[in-house]
Amino acid sequence: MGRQPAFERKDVLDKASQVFLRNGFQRTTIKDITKATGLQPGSIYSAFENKSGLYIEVIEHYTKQQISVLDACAEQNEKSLDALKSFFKMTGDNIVNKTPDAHCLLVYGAFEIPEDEKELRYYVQLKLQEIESRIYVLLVKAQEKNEILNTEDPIQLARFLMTLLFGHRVLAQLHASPETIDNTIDRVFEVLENYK
Amino acid sequence: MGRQPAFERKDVLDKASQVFLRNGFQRTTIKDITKATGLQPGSIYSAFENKSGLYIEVIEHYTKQQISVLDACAEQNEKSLDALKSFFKMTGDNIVNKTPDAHCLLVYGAFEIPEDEKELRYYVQLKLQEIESRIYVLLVKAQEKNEILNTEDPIQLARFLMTLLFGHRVLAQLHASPETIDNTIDRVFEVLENYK
DNA sequence: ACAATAATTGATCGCTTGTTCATTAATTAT
DNA sequence: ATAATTAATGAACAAGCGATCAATTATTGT
Repeated sequence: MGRQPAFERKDVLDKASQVFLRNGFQRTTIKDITKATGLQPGSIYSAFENKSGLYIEVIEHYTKQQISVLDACAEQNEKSLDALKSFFKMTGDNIVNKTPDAHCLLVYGAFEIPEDEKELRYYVQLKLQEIESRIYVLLVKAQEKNEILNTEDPIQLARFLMTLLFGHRVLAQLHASPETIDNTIDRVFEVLENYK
Repeated sequence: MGRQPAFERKDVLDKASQVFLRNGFQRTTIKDITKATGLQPGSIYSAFENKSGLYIEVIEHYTKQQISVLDACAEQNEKSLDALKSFFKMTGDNIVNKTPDAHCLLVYGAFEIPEDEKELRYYVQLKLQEIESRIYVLLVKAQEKNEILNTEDPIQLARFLMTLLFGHRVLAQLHASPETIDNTIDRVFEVLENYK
């Protein structure tokens, strides 16, 4: 009973995500969200409680998308190692071509979110761990299929790959040259090949 | 002629640096600087023009310190490769022990500084390049002394090491576990050893 | 048709921010 | 001593922020 919402929740999350991705959490104002979504402040607050609440949902939405990209890589590649490579290659291309996906909402958030926003910080860490665990699974599979040495601890290897991803996100923020990005991505592959 | 300043400029930069390092550029208010330095708003503005002007000088001050750390590593180690290793080890220890130096003002700035603050963004990139060029010099020396293969392009190698450093700064923001930091630092060394 | 319920509106609020500036204090030259 | 010059003070300002809420509009059940 009662009036029906005039917006698709996912639509709002998509548009808000783009704004947060470009300007980060702090510098994004409710007015920005208002412009991007067409919603009025009151609607936003009744639907998401407050700015932090909206951000948390955006993060969940964003992470689902990122993980679906990783899953797609896993499906399209016979070898798990190739799946990982193609994922890294894709993020590299995004950075080189300066698409919106050159930046990562979660890494951005790690720097930006105020220390006292405990819940937000927790969510950012949680979602990064979800991505890391997918990478971990692929590494374990790669070991099972003898694509890489099983003398390496896949947990630590996954964290190392995440660290490299983090570094690339910083390069994206610095508008590093395409050559730098390409070369650095290639070296990640070298690292992976090194464990063959 | 006229009244003399009641503060040491370097003193102010030191204290402001600590505040910026903890809270970043955006979340640091003039009030914070006021508390940390003991100066009144008017004094700050007459000495540094505005918040951005203060930040630029802080960045220069900070970078000088960081470079002097790198130079110290170069002096204390016979081999250039060992100098690099000890530098990475130091930053790793800072992150593990959560000292103020666990964070990097420049990497922080890369994420935080608004897109329209062109001058600030320029300075951040410039100062990161200064650090990179010091690493480059050490790599060239290492090649001359046959510590590492001279088939590798030292420019690209320096950028790769910077990328790894960037990744570690993100780990610092995420309060990653000591094991993660240690393990990831160790793998950086493995990468370096790999070019022997 | 009417009442009940829920969503939308957008002006408005309280607060914080970076910045200013008239005033006061200290130093130096004559 | 006096005037000239420069630094320090800190209340005050305009602008922008996240958030609110009474009024309005739309939908649904009876």
